[in-house]
Amino acid sequence: MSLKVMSIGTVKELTGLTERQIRYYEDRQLVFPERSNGGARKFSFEDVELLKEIHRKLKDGFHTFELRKGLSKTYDRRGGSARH
Amino acid sequence: MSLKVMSIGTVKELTGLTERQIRYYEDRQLVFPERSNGGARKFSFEDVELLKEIHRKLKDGFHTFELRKGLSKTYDRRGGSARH
DNA sequence: CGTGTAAGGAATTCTGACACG
DNA sequence: CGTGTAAGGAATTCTGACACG
Repeated sequence: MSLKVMSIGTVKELTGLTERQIRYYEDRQLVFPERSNGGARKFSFEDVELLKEIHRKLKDGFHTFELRKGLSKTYDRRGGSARH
Repeated sequence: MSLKVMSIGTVKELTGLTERQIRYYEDRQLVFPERSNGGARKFSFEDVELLKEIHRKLKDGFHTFELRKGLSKTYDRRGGSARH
């Protein structure tokens, strides 16, 4: 589902990341949540997978600016074929 | 997805229902959202479909207590067969 | 019965900043 | 660079109640 429906608190639980990390990844242009009228971020399930992938890459030594090009095509996660 | 991830505000947008209606349907035991630590309701996409179905049935003249048994098997929604 | 609303409180989320390194 | 935190404000959601019918 690519529908942006969950708030950062839910994403925090699903990903294990902190709000700080999630917001930072958005700041770095790696995820693009929508906003509610009040300004609250809304994420999709795809975003959740993407965020987990981002964090994994960062732990592997990558930097946010390196992930910006090509990661959005790679959040395959379940199969082997990255197809990038 | 049966993962309970969205708050009532999002459900309100997706269903077109008011918070009052959504809470009432829960009170009537027709939907079973989870709760966040703070007590906020969390709904799944399935719940969203169910809520829409509930509201449709009510408009058709059914009462909440009548829907309690058998609706969860009927949220067909896309086909025409009402099957009541 | 199903739904609207005003009421007050509690939890959530937001931004910008200082910090470390 | 990536992340932690304290700070104050704004938006969200909660419950119980009164209302109509």
